[in-house]
Amino acid sequence: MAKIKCQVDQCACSVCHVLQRSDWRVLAGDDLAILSSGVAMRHYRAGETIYWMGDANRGIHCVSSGLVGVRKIDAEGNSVLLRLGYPGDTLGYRSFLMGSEHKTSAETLEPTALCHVRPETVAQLLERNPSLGLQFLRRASDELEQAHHAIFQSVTLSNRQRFVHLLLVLARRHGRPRPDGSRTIRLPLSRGDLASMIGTRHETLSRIIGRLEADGVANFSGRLVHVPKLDALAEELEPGMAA
Amino acid sequence: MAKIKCQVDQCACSVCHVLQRSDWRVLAGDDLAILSSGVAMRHYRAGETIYWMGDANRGIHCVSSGLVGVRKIDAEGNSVLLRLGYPGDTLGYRSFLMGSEHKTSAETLEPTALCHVRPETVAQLLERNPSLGLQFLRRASDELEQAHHAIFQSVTLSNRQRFVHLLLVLARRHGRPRPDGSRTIRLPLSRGDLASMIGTRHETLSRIIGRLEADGVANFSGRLVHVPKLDALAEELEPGMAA
DNA sequence: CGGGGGTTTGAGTCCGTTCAAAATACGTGG
DNA sequence: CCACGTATTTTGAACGGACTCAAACCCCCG
Repeated sequence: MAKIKCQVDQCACSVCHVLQRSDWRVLAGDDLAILSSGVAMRHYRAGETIYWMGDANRGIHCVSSGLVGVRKIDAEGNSVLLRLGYPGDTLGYRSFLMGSEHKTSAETLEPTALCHVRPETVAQLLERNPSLGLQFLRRASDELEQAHHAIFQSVTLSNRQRFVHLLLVLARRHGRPRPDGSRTIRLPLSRGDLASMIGTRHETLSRIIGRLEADGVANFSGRLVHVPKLDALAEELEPGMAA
Repeated sequence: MAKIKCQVDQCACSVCHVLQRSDWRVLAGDDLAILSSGVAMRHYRAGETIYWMGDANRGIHCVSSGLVGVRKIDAEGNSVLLRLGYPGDTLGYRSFLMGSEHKTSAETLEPTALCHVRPETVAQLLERNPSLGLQFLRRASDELEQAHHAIFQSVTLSNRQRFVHLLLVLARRHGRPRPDGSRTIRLPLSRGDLASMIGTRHETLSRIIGRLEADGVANFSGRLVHVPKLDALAEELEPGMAA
C-alpha cells in the first residue's frame, strides 16, 4: 500500500495520462513543475467521501482514474446527484475561487485515484499563467450550460424522456458497442441515484424501467443494460411523439 | 431620441454608475479607456429581444439599467425563464468564451439600457488584464451554484414552496419595505414566466396564489403583491412543515 | 446461512396537468 | 374618454401520473 502510493506520488504531472484531457493542459515548463510539486495523488475505494458539503475548501482535485459523484444533500436526507466527474475533470474549483465552503459533496462511485492540488499552488499558478483561469472559466461555462439544459428538460420533458436522455448520455461514456449495432451499458449508479438525477423517486424509476422493457426498448438486469437499437431510444426524445 | 442616445454613448465607462457593481470594476486606467472605446450603449423598450438562442455571438452586453430575462425555448414553444439580469450583470459571456452560438435568448422585461462590448475589445482586455477573466470566472461559478440550487429545489420542494422561495428572492430586489414591517412587491414578470421559473403551468400557479391568499400569507392584485409578514413566508421553507 | 442494502411491486391518494370557458386587464383607435 | 379587440389571468371539471406507505423480493457479502 505504502509502496503503491509512493510510486504514483512520484509521477510528474508532465507525464500524466489525463493531462491532455484536463484543465492543466494549458500549463507547460516551469508551471508544470510547480504543479507537480504541489500535487499529491491518493487512491480511494468506491463509496468514500472526498469532501462534504459545508466543508471549508482545502484545495482542488483532479480525477486521474475512476468515477466521482457530485451531490447536494439536505437535512431531511434528500440527496440529488448533480453530475459525474470523469478522469481529467476538476473538482472543487468553484468553492476555491469563491473563497466559500463547499456547496456540494463529492464521493467516489468506483475505485478512484485523485490528485490533490494545494490551494497555494493553485493560487500561484493562476497568477503566473492567466490561461489557466480562462480554462477554468471555459469549464464553468460548460457546466453552467449543462445545468441550464437540465433545468429546461426537467420542465419540458416527461420522467420517461428524461431517463432515456440520461441513458443515452451514460451509454456514450459507459456503453460498449457491439458488432450487431446493439449496445451494452454497465451503469455506475444505483437506482436511487439514477432517479435523483432525473428528479423522481426510485419506485417511479423502477416502473419506468419496467415499461421500457415491456416496449422492447431496453433490457435491464441489475446494473447491466442492453439496448438493441440505440436509435429507438433516441427517437423517444423527438418532438411530437405519441404513446 | 438621437440626442439622448448620443449623450449616453459618450459616457466613459470610468464614470459609469454601475461600474462598481459590474465585472469591469477590476479594470483601471488604460484598460478602462480601451473598454470605453469598444462600447456602445443602446436603449430598448420593454419586450425587445437582445439576442436569440442559436444566434452567433457578437460580443457581450452589460446591463446599465432596467431588467433582462434570460430564457430557453424549444420547437414546441415551451419557454423557461432561467434567470434575470440586473444592472451591472454581464450577458453573453458564455457563448463568447466557448466560441459557440447563444444557448439562451435574452430579452428586455422593462425599458432597459445595455452597453454592448465588441468581441475584439473583450478579447483584448482578457489578454491585457487576467483579473477580468477571473472575475468572469467568479460570476460563472456563482451562476452555476444558483443553477445547482435550483435543480436541487425542483426535486425536493413542492410547487408552493418553490414559489414562496421565488417570491422571497423577488422581494429582495423589487420589494418596498413599509414602516409596519409589511412589504409591497411589483412583480416584473407575467404569471406564465413566474410559473416557468418554478417549473409548472400558469394555471397551477394561479391556484397556488389563490391558496396563498386564502392562508393570508400574501395578497395579489395583478402584478402587485402585498406581504403582511415576510417571516410567515420564510417559515414555509422551514423543514418539517405540515399543512 | 443469515443479514442488509438495494430493488421491485402493489394499492391508495394527492397533486398537477389538460382542455375548456369565463373573467379580467390592457392597449389601440375612434 | 369610452368602446373594442386582444392577451392575460382565473376558474372549473376530469384525467392521469407520480408520490406515499408498505410489503415482498433479490442479490451480494460476510
